[in-house]
Amino acid sequence: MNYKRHTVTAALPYANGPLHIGHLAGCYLPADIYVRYLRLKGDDVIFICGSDEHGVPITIKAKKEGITPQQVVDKYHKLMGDTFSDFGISFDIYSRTSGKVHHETASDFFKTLYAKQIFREEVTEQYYDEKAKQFLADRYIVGTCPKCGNENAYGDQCEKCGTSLSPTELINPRSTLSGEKPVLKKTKNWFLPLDKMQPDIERYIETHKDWKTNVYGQCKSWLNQGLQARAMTRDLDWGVKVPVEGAEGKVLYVWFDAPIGYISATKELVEEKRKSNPQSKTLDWTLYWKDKETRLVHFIGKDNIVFHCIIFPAMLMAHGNYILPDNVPANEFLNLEGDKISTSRNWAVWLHEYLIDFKNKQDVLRYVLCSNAPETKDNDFTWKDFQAKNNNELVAILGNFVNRTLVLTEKYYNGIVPEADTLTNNDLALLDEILQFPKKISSSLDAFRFREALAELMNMARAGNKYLADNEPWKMASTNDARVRTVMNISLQIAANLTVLMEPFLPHSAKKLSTLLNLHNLKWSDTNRTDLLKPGHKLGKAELLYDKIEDIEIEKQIQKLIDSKKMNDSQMPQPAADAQAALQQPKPDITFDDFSKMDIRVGTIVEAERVPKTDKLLKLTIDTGIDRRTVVSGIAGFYNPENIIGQKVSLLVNLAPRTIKGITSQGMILMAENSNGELSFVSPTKQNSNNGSVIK
RNA sequence: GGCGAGGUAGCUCAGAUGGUUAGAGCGCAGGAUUCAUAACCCUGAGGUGGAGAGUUCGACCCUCUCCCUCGCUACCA
Repeated sequence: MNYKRHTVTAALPYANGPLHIGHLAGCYLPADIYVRYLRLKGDDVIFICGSDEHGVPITIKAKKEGITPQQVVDKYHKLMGDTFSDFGISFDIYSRTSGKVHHETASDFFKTLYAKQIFREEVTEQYYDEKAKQFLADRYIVGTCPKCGNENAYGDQCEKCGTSLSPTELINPRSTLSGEKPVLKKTKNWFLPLDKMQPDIERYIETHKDWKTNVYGQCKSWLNQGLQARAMTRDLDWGVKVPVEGAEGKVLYVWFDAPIGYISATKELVEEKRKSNPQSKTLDWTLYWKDKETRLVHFIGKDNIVFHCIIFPAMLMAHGNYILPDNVPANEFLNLEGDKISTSRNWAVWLHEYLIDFKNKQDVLRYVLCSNAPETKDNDFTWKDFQAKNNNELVAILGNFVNRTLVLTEKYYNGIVPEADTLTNNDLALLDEILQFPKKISSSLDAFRFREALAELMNMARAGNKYLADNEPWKMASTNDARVRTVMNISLQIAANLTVLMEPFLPHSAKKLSTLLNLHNLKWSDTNRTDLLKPGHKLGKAELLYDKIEDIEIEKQIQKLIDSKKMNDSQMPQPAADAQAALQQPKPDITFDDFSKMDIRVGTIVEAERVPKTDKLLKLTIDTGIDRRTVVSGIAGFYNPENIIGQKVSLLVNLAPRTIKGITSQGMILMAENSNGELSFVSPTKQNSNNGSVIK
């Protein structure tokens, strides 16, 4: 199908933290490359993004920091917008979901579905905090986990045992807002009946078998499991107000409102264009969302597949008149030095920090992240690889080719493009080869194969290097001017074509190269010729496109990560964590007799192994001084069995035995838990306590 | 446990519908060269294609079993 225009979106980043390399590699960089390529071809394209600013985690962060949700999102909206712009992510608009246009758009969208009676209304009982006068999101309720007895389980999940919970399952629930016991109160919510819509969604997915296997496969997986109706409203005061009667104190579910953010941002963009350009007066946003000749493409990370491939299309179908996503090229995840990127563990390369350490090297990161992008499977980013790709590819191949061409031209012809003499068969063959690259790169980009496209770009620079090496103009400088002029002319034409082809991937470098060549405003279609630089054209002064990165700079980055790791191991309490802990109320008083019923002893771990087919359990053999006994403990997420042999622990020895996974556990190891649910052994600080020593 | 995606050279990864000697870049070894940021260019070594079985004239690609990694989901303290 031939489309007249493209609406390209990049996932709205959630405004509760800064951006890291995973964001860029997974979503924003491929999207930007694709859009720049389309623009160079002269296609009508809009590139949409913005901050996702609603939802419970932002309200929690605000509470922890003692500021308003609006202050949280203002801070990160600014930071993320600046970061994108620094890295040359060329959004036509970077909007935000707390904006007025978005609230109206999302609200209208909901009203339309409501009027069409799409929603299923359900009254359920939810916890309500009478003191704070509001319904409590699952995350705002803590209580005792019915499964493991953890007294600080959240309403949606017990972080200790990992069980998914609903708030009503908690024993002794408490509100984290006031510490009060919440009461159950009836509340009405509106559900999108995905179960009923499943056949339509299936038909839609079936017409897109061309999607990437990871995307299509994930969709099939969801469909096979059967879709469930999802509540599209929440009892919360931060978000888009639900615009129907009887919905006071409710907002739209963040995943309902976020994708609508693409539409609101489009409206804003079109409005801007109309104001600034008289020719755009009649431009209408619906062109980009409701015209069958518009191609809608969503760039996202794999965590968003279900929302963009199933829920959002379902919303659009239910609304009617909208076009549906034609492709959703989701990437997998990027790891960092072999470990998962983690914000809470500070295991990340933060983009705003990168630009401080590697000033003006945004293209280097773009290059490395694209050439190693997680297109088909999770990939690993390492600093050594980053250095190697910079030094051996950008510097040695691309930068070097451009530099030697310019330096030679400067030396022989004072920086003026020489006229080619008779072309040899080899020259013609090379020119033919050069003209193949734009086609190869196009077809790779059309298929969202960005790594392949970038590799071809580098191959073109290689071909240039080889051409120079084969023809050795420096050997004939004084003997065969006609030949030297020809070789230099051809080399310069290659550089000129590179300027265009590299622009989507390396926009900053492309701009610099344009200046060096004194050649501007080229289009993709200009790459079908090899006479872009006319004889007599004056070039700019030769300058290096890229600098080598020394070992010491890389070691500094690696050290930074090692420090993060140390920090995590020592489990420094975070201020925010303390604030959270302070909210937990003390338990009711007990007597000394109650306490003395517990027999807590010092013990030593003498054997440890993982319990098969579980994520969290270790089977431990403990020397208690009295005996040796087996204890099953849920600490595998925090300790490796081989590292804890000989560890002194505190053990509740007279806890009634319990069989877990077929193993009889005799006792319970006491652990200190921080607010992130991370566990640490509690043991005597002096070595003078033998096994069996009583803890009292 | 169920589902999805993967497991290909030392490293990071490509390989349309099954068809002759399985590819690239980096790294490594040798050579050539000096215009260029000791860069470029050439040559070479390196793979029982996770393991095993099956279908086929023929399988990295299809089927089955098992092992490992990642994700979703379930269960578990």
